[in-house]
Amino acid sequence: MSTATIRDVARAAGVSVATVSRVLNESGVVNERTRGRVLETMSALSFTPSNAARRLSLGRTLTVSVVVSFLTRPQAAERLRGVDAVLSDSEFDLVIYNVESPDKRDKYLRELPHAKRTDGLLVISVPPAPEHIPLLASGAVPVVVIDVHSPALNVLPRVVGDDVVGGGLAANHLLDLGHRRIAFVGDEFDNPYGFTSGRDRFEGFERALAERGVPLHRELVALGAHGRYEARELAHRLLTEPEPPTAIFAASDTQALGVLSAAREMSLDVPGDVSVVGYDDIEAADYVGLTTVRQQLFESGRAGAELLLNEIEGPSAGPSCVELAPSIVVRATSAPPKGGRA
Amino acid sequence: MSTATIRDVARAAGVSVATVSRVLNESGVVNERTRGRVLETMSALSFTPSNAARRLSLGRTLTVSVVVSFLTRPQAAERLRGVDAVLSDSEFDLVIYNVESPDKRDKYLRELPHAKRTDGLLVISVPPAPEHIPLLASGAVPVVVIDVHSPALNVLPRVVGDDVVGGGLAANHLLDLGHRRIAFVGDEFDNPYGFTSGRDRFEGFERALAERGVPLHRELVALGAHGRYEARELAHRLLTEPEPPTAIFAASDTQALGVLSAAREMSLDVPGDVSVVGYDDIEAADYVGLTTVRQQLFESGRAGAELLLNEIEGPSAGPSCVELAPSIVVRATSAPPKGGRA
DNA sequence: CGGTTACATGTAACCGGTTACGAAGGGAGG
DNA sequence: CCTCCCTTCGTAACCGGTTACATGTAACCG
Repeated sequence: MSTATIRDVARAAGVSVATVSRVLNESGVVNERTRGRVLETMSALSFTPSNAARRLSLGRTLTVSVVVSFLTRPQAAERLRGVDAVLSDSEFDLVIYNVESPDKRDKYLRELPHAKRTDGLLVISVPPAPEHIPLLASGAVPVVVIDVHSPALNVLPRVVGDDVVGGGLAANHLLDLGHRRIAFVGDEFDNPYGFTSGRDRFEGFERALAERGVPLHRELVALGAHGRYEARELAHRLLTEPEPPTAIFAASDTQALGVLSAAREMSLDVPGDVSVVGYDDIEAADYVGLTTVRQQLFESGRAGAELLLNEIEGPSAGPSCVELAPSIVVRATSAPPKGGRA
Repeated sequence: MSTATIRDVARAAGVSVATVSRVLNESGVVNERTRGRVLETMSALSFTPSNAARRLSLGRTLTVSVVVSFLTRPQAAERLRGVDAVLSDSEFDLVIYNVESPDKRDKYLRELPHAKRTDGLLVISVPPAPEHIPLLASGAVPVVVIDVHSPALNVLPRVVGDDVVGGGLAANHLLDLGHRRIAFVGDEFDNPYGFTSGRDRFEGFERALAERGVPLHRELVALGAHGRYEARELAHRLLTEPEPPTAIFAASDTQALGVLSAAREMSLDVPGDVSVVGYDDIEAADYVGLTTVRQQLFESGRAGAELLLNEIEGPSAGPSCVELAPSIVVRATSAPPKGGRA
């Protein structure tokens, strides 16, 4: 039956529960013959140990919780896969908490960081509100953050991509091609989640322009809500300016795809009339031949999970930080501007 | 401290553990004043109940396990979101088991369906091998399957999309446009996982052609491994035939995107020279304006999770089956063939 | 041959909740 | 004033594992 307990097995095999437990966990020494008999009995009774009991007596939950935002965004799924790759070979179960509203975020970040709830917490692309920081940093439970940029969390092990560098990569690529009028399409810098990647990418972008002595006109910076359709509107506005840009850098591939739509609608040739560079290198970027900045998504999940397992094994000396370098992937949406090198 | 137990709270509040438990679960009646005192004490001690203990004494795991294949495929992520939408408002935690190899599939399908492991099992797009069927159907644990077509599993509640109908939808759309030479690009019918959707879509496609008296030439059926690049090769072959098709139906959007690449490489106009229809309606389909057959992905996850919760509450009379109807989404990759209506 | 050692196994307490059952206290009715 | 009942609460057993410690046995020693 499904209700066989360790005591049933012990009785049927003529041994004690301790012995059964020992063969279960391969801990301690058990006589070869005894072990065989116990194993037989276990399968005869189709015995399955109760995780709940195991966890209770072990005092560990054997569980890693992942708080992740927007599960369906390709970035999130890919990071999760990296996490799974590590965890599936461990003794830990992977429990998912998908955040699609600030309410959910608050609930999870408040309830999860307790030793009795989980052995480790992985926070992916969810910037905690200030009120969550003390609990997360309290050490009640090992916490690793992925893709969260917040100085207040620098006490935690984390893995981040350098968005500033990435923004610079995009800018330099376009500058190298000879562009001098380059526009930026991105998220509003202030948003309910506190995402900072948009701002950081802009910062790297802006800084690279400045270093090369290229002015960034205010009217070429278009910010709006995240989304393809919003980006399309913004791009439309940019491209109908009296002196339109020769290139547009979008803070995400999703937005870059919106920019492409706008260009298509206006019968502008890409990259002939306008070059477009995105950020993330999601799957669709490859489909449409979008030049973009690649993040190491799978690797970020993998690294985060490994940091967390280390942390669970034994708190490390100091907080480690894995920085994953972005790289530019040149495809078909970027080329020198029509006028040639300025 | 993080180690406060229900007994600590009881002592500090001057009540018994039973009372504390009662206010925790809002079960039984507790005097208003007492409840207040207990609540205060709990927060003073920053008490968090131990899930493990709770689960053990309840005899339930408060956990739903999801076995899903290829987490990163957009279809899977979207379905998962539907599942999460239901589960996040329930008392159940969502534990994920990602299957990317037959080994993993076997491991999970063997170990998970035990009452002591989980309260419910959701199998998404993972066709079980024959050896798993008895255990899944044994009723040891409530099981619901999503997107799995196997007559042997018809004893289980399930939610499926009708791939045969969907294939017919695609065929009729192209036939209505006037196409008479229509090719098919799909997965090998035999595959290590036992996926059947490719075959079913082909069947519906073939049947619709037959009903309209349109012949399906063997040389217009191209099968290969799943993937965009493989599909591109297949399409390339089809389009270089002496008498190329005027339209291609791909068994998935991923493959349709490969077909589009091939057409682009060959400088063929879509839909001028060749129409393309996909299946799934993933996000990228919208980006590139792909005509495709839409499945109700989110809804399938939602429905599956609800079936499962019902099943957990109390085994239902008979196995229920939710069929989600596919629909055709006409975008920019399909049009009448050049020669006009045949 | 008594004693030490190593190995194999058993006993029972413990993890932290839930809950059946029973008891105490207070008010109402006779 | 005594019963009876209802509300509120406490006691203790139980869920099913793990493990510290005790016990038993056989081999080996001088």
